[in-house]
Amino acid sequence: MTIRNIDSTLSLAILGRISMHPMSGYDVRKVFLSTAWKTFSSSPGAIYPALKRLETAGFIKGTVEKKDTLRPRKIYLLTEKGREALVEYLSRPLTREDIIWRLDIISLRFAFMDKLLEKERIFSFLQKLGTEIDSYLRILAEENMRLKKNMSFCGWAAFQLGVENLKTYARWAKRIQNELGKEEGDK
Amino acid sequence: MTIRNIDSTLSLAILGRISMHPMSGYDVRKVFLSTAWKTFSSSPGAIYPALKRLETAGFIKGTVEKKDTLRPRKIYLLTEKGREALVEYLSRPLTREDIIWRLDIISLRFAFMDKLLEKERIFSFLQKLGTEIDSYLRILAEENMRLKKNMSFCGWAAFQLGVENLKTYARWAKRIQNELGKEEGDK
DNA sequence: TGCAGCATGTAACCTGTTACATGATTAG
DNA sequence: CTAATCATGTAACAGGTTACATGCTGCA
Repeated sequence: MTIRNIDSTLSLAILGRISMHPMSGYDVRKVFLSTAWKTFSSSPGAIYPALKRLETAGFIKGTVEKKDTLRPRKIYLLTEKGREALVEYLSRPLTREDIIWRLDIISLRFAFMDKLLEKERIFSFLQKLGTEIDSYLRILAEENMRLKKNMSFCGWAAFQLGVENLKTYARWAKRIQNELGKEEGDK
Repeated sequence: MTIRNIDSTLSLAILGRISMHPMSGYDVRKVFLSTAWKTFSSSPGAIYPALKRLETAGFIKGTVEKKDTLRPRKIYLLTEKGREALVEYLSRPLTREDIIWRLDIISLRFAFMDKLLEKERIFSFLQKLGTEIDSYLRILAEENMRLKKNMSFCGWAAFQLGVENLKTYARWAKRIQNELGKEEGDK
């Protein structure tokens, strides 16, 4: 059983939003246009083709409202196959490559975990995030020492920003792990 | 006098690296493959076409070493036009859009400012970065209050990460402004 | 009546990914 | 001699951007 892949960050964001609540392409656009999800493209030329691909892959299913009108509103629902694909994607173990090339996707992945992964998995995701960042930071520290003298001030400062950024992610991971632990008592 | 634009993040990174030191396509690849600049694509299918576009635009000029061999080494130099284009690009006033959609480009822009912009401009870039982030953070805080109750735990946490990230940038900007001020005395 | 917002879509173009291709030089 | 590294490139494909296109609905 080969599940075709989620083919882009945008597709992941759309699929995730639909997993939270069924919605139309226009609804997705509104979210990406007017909320903190602004980072994603709200252009119809990106969203409608992405929805079509997700439907072709069998991850979502559109049902038409107002069939009579010329431009009916199509509401998309997550299918079982789509749920499986999302779970599989979110469960993938974090790698150093994720830290280097896809750091921005991490918070996106995390945002959808609530109803799709068990608490244990969410916890270990955060754990792995922390350790991966720490090990990469060690490599960067070595590189920093080697290059320090040849670097220009601005080059050095930009490097520092990258480091601070990673540290912020690591701090966040630890904090959220804590809060997740606390929640245990609530139930 | 219309200067054709730097057409992608990768082109900016390449042009910037060449502005620091003349180099061949292979040299660029090595930097993007093995240093903290790993975030950028080191694939030949991305770099060589980008170099060609930069040369066509007149921003860089390739001179061939070892003409006799079949695969000569081509060293690229920044042209005057290229320097102007870079200066123009780096001088562009930061906007909220830069904060929302191009946050990652900020450190890249900054890394090349040393030899291309006067200290005054570098300083005001950092200043603007701080104020833009602060004003966007206020909007996010409002949104946070409005949505807090309907949000899932993971959704809320992901949102928090975004906020922490922006705060890191703002802190960095203030710190570097300080250090830039201190440097004044050195000269 | 006219304008803003609802709602979906297509087409040209551009950049980056993946995979392939070529051949020289150097170290073991 | 052979493997790794130097060194440059192309071609098919995929996804996003920009701009265009269509027509409905509700409100002032």
